Amino acid sequence: MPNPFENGYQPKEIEAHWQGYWKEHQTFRVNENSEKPKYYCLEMFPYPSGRIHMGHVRVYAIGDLIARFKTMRGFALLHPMGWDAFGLPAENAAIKQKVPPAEWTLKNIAAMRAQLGKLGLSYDWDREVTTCLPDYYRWNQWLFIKMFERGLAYQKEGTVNWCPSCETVLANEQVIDGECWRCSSQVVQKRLNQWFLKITDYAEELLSSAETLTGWPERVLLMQKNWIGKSSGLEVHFPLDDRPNESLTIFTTRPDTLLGVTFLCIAPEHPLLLPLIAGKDQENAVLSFIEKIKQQDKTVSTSLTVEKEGLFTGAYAIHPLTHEKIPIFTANFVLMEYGTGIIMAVPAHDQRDFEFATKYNLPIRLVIQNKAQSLVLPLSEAFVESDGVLVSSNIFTGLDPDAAKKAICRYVEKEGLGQEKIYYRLRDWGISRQRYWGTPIPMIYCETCGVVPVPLSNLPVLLPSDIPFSGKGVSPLLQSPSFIKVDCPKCQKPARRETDTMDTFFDSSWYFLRYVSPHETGNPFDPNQAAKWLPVTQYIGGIEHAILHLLYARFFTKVIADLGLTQIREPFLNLLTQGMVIKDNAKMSKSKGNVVDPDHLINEYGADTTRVFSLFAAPPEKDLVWSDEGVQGASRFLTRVCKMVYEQVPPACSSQEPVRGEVVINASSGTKAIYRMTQRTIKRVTEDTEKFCFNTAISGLMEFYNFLSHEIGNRSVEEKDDLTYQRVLRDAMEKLVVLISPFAPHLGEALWAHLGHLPSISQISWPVYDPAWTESETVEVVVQVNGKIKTKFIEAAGTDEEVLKKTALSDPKVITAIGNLPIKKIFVIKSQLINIVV
RNA sequence: GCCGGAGUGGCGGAAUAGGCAGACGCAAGGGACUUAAAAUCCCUCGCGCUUAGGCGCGUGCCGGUUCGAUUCCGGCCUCCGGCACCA
Repeated sequence: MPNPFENGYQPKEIEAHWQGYWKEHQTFRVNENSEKPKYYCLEMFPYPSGRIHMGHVRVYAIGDLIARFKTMRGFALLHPMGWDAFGLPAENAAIKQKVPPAEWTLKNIAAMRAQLGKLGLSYDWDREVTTCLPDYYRWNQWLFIKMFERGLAYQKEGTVNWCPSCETVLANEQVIDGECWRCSSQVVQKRLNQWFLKITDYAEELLSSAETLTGWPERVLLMQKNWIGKSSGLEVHFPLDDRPNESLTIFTTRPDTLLGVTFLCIAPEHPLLLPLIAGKDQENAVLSFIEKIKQQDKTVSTSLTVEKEGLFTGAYAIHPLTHEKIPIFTANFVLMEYGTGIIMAVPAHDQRDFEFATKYNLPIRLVIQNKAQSLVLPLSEAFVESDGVLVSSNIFTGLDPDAAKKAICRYVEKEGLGQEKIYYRLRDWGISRQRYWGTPIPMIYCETCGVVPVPLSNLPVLLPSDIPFSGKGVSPLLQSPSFIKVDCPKCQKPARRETDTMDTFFDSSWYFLRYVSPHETGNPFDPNQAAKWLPVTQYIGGIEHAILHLLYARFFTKVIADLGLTQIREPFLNLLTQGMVIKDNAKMSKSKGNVVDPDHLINEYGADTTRVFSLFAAPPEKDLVWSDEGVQGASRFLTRVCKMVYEQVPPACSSQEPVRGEVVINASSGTKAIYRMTQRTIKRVTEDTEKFCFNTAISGLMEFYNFLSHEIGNRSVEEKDDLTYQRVLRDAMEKLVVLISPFAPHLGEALWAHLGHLPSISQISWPVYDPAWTESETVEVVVQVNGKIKTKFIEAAGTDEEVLKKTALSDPKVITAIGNLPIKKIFVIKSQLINIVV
């Protein structure tokens, strides 16, 4: 075992030694038979890009601290690691470097596993999960077929987001400001036949059960809530004027404005538009308008800044309440994908309708008057608020809008003119990708039998390796005849395989379940083990997954529960979203050229220093500003602790009795102070770490070190001979080492061994403090006159209020400040402050 | 536009059931040790004035509640994030 301070603090040697020890002794292997309460600590698994970056260091340092802390606090830990190993970069590498994606990926995994090893992370590597291996992705296929059987996976032709650079489809969640989330290319719209997962079936539950996620950051829940976008309203049928048996159905969230309708608008791509214009004078004009809108880029045409335009269709509808003739328009601002694709336009009370009506000179009818009764036509903008009173609204006149909503809904439903309805903004999740390096979608197209799933017993559908990677043209799997050709499982006639692969977010939507039994062969996971470990107690990852991964994982968890494999309906009990690593005012990234290489840091300062710095520099959920000097500060701290424990630790005492309050009760005040400080530090570090305030926990450790170092420095030789002092000081140092160990685990082990204990420090119990000794013996009392500080004095803790008052009033500075003004009142805050009001 | 979050020294950040603003660290300045440098150790460190005892100001801005406000309330400003023609 290396001597931790023979030649100064030598992190390299210490760390290599203890990493070897942990590996050899399987220190972090999950104990399946433990009676302790379970704790599942999970960090989002990385994409194996080849090298770890500071963002990885940060998230894994946080996760590892929590795992080690919770282990010492008496929990049985599941703390696994794996690889989100499918994805486009592997394919790009194949095109550029002519390396097969599998080879490239597995090489990267090996390199990154070694890097994580050098950080000393406490994973059970026996549970490693790699999504690109058949023993994992076969269960993607299995889950897909189960979803297909339940109608949760279905095919539809539709307009999809297409990234021309990645040459693949993107989910709505993967389009950021009209750009590809991965490569920032402009996304275009394309019509394709695609596989979708029916996440919308779970919209309501995703919304309502989010309320139970009290361990999640509020803002993540809010983002998901907005993304799901529930709105309740009313559908109303408007019969056509020339075909009274047919009608157009609109959706509105403002039924109170139903009497203010002056026209209807239908989306240009709506299938009902063509029969509407057939044979009308306007037919040709409308057709060319439809063509024009089709040509437009969707992300541009749906932007708010585009001017509203539209056209009269020549057709009229009949208002179901007033029986007036209402002209029907088609307009670019009406979305086909939301609601019924047809809206009722109320220009007086909707800004978009107002702009349209103003532009085309359409009538505006005021049906809600504001509180001040000050609205008069013509309006300068729509009155959209919901406080006021209904006017010109037939039998509903005089009601306030809220009451009117209810009354009109009731009336419409009773008369059979429509029904109340809820719509969601959330769309189904398109998972087809025209790429190679992903899970093959296990479907077969047969001319006789149609779309047939691969029988479960034939899984996995393996990715073929006879693919030329040109980087051009069609889906790579189309170029593998051996893959495409298959016999129909039903009729045995020649058929053709689906050549699209799955979105890699499919892989990561359930990997946390695979960890509970990663070698299971009969099921995606062992339901008994899942029942034992799930839900994940603490999940840690970046805020960038607030919607994408976290929503998909919640959806999968509900589907898997409905398949009867688990009882849980939410996967992650507590969520910590850590901030980014920033340097020179920008997120660290290769493209910005501001990266700090973790390998270099570990070589230069050691893993412990790197970890302590990243935990100390900022609270976990905030961005961390990189500072080279800050790393040196962390290094200095660990060096000092190492030096002190190595050089100053008193010899072990023969007494077996642990150091408790009774031991120090008659000791010198200095010895008592050390004991008090030890108790106080245990309390502080425990509480701060529980609250995930790692930066202040480390501050507490630093203060403890500073205190001990001064104590030792100020002690005379005779005092150092005192046996109680030695016992208490040794106990303090032992506690310091134990408390520091989850933050700087290698140093913890080294010093623990130096103190004469057997490894591993990671397996010992977290210290408990004595509450009677966490408070200081004396307190400093602040004296204010009229809220301004005049003086301070030291008093024994718990001194009587009257005594405090007397002491304060007899202070010369206070007497001067009061002068001969009469005292009105004296506020005394126990053991803290006295405020004399004159 | 709508919905969130945040504004504290030169910097990262502490402190809020209302009670000493700036813990801890970094940087900076001074000193000790050293032939010298690095490392290490000690001291100073919000701003302004000062007769060296103090005095005034200070947590984005303006107001309010209070003996007392970084903390609570009202109104603004700025920055960051999410959504965005969702009817």
